Amino acid sequence: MGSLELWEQKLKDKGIRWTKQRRMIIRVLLASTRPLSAQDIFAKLQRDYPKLRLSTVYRNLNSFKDGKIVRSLNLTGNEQKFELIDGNHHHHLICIECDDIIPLDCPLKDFENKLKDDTGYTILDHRMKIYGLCPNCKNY
Amino acid sequence: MGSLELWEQKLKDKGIRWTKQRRMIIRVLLASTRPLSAQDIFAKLQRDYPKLRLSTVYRNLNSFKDGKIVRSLNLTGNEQKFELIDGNHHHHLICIECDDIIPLDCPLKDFENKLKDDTGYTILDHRMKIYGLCPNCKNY
DNA sequence: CTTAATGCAAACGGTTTGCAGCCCT
DNA sequence: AGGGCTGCAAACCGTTTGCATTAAG
Repeated sequence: MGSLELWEQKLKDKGIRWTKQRRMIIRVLLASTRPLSAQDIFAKLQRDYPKLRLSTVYRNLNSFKDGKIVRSLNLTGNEQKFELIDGNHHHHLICIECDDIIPLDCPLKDFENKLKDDTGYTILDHRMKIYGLCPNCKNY
Repeated sequence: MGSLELWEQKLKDKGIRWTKQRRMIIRVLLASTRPLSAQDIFAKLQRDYPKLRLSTVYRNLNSFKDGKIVRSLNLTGNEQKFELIDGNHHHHLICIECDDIIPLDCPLKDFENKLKDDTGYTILDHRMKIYGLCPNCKNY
């Protein structure tokens, strides 16, 4: 069973219908090594399917978010970027010149435990972004 | 020398003029224990100075950002929040129910050093946000 | 067949911009 | 006095919404 079918099942399990548009969006996210904006996804699909609307992309990404199928991130600028939730918790290292993005393992488990004790908060989630210059961009 | 004068000097040192509007904005930021949106700042000032425009607030916050006087954060929703840069590097713990915000010490120095070695990146900055439920909100 | 999802157009909210006049330095 | 800063209005851009139609289950 290919991984597209895996995601189809995940959606169906949550009662989210498996439409052509949703299949296309998942396919684009699967094919990408980095988080994508709604506009990125729309741009990639528009040529093959001109009737697709940006609002459909947004609506679906939001359904996916509600169903914990994707997660949204504010990496650069004001726009949200989306990535599939594959169970592998990680963060991002972003080159501020070329926008390259490297996924990073999470170093925060111990910190979160300590935080829970110190503050009395129930810790639910966190986001971390590291900004820098990649080896290419720093040499010029 | 009160701390408002301190910020006045910082701005003047960078060639940013010390106008009435800027003084008001800095004052509001100084008085707040948590990051504020442009709209928050605007709302607090509008009553005393009805001629103030939201665009002026934005323009100034952006000048301040360029001059490394303030930093902007995406803590909740789509809007940016701003805080003065007082040299004390920290992060935020945010209650997703009541929007309470607690500043946190940064646990990432060692991680950044390791990252530099592992990836070849020059590390410039980072952002971390922890989401949870504060002691009040979790009991209901 | 029923109801959720889509296409389409229009609105929305945060943020930016162009321009004439104002006021820091 | 000169050039940056402001008030004001309008544009901009990412995102959401209302509604009639289409398609998934």
